Amino acid sequence: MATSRQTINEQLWQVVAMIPRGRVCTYGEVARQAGMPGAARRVGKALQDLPNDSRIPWYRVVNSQGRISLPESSPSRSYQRSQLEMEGVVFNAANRLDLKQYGWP
DNA sequence: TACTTGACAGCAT
DNA sequence: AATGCTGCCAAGT
Repeated sequence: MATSRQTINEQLWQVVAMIPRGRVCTYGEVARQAGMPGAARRVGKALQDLPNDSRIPWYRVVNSQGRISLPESSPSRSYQRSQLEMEGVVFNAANRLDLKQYGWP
């Protein structure tokens, strides 16, 4: 039978949980490390499915441009940025962070 | 069932 | 650097 969505989520969450403090990972990279290359969009779904009280550092996941993918209308967007800045991540004037510097691996 | 949307990414222009 | 198009695929309508 096909792998359940719950199992897929848990595999992706496990990868996100390994991102070190002060570092970030792209959606595509999380998918690759979880053994699901090309499943970047599933990572977004998995993070949406996270319970509000989860301890998983979902805010360490950004897109391949080094930008936050949450819509401007989302309150979580500012939370994500402040959490990253709190860990030392610096955003430039274009609201982007340097993946060469903060990317993991 | 058909069509649209989106917390993506890669390539072309 | 910025835009646009394509592949992707689960979820919503």
